[in-house]
Amino acid sequence: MKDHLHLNEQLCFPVYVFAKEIINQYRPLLDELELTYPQYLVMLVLWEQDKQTVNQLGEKLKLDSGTLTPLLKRMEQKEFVSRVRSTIDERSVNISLTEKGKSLREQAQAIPQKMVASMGISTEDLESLKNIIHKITNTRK
Amino acid sequence: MKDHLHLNEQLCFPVYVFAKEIINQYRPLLDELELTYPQYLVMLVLWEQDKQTVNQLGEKLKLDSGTLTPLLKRMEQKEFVSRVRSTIDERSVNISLTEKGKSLREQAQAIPQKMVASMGISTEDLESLKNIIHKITNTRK
DNA sequence: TTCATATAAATTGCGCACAATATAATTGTG
DNA sequence: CACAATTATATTGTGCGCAATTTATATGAA
Repeated sequence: MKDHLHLNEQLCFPVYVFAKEIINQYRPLLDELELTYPQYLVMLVLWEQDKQTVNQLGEKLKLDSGTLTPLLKRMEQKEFVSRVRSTIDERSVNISLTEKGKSLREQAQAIPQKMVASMGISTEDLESLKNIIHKITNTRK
Repeated sequence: MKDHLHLNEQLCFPVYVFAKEIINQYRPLLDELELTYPQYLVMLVLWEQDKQTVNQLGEKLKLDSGTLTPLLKRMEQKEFVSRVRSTIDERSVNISLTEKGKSLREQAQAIPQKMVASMGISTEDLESLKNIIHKITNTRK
């Protein structure tokens, strides 16, 4: 009667390690922009649509206010975003890009290609991984 | 000329979210054993082979002493492991299972199946995901 | 209108994760 | 043997990530 309590049998461990590796691959690229990986994700979301509430960011990035509030304060200090409480609904805080935040986008252009290159994953593997994770995470909801 | 700075185009974001989801799925199961996910990984490694140095654990789990030292101290406080400096090489610290740590293995037996069940992933998807991540992370070294 | 309920952020507290540095023991080379 | 270089762990500091709680505002039903 075999059990399954072995590290290398786990699905979860490889995913956990892979996720950390990705973030570590990003680090040198993002250091140049003075961004961390989660901060970079916030920028991606804001570059697509400026001015969003903390709540909207949190839903898209799957992060709660306990993570976002201090993170966004750090981004405000670095002058990438502004945090302004909404006048319409004073419970909400609007996060908007500053000019510095908008212009950072140009510097970030090169990142996706650099990442693909530095990870050394073939385009096919990358596609199939993307597909399967997409399938799994969406089937589940 | 299209750029690639869009959240949903990224490979990395789905992997990052999926890894977090996995850990969150583990949480209620591991709470019962008074373990966090990284601590559970340490237990898996020690259940396979008792008495390992911090270094050996770190290599298997891809974690450094800055992470492991405090984590292992917490596990020591909960009396799952002992930390004893090696007499042969006094730079090393041997991490061994206590009786409580050994017996915890029985309580953990049910976890892998519960996880597979609660994640709602088909066995095939699970296998192919495991394979592709394995392929990617091993090709790369 | 009033008051319970819901919602949005912020706060607190804990545990990683990792870079950088420090400390101490060991090893290798002349 | 001496001593520089290496190795193993610990420490410090910063930044998530999340549970639990708090504070403030808004909403909805009686």
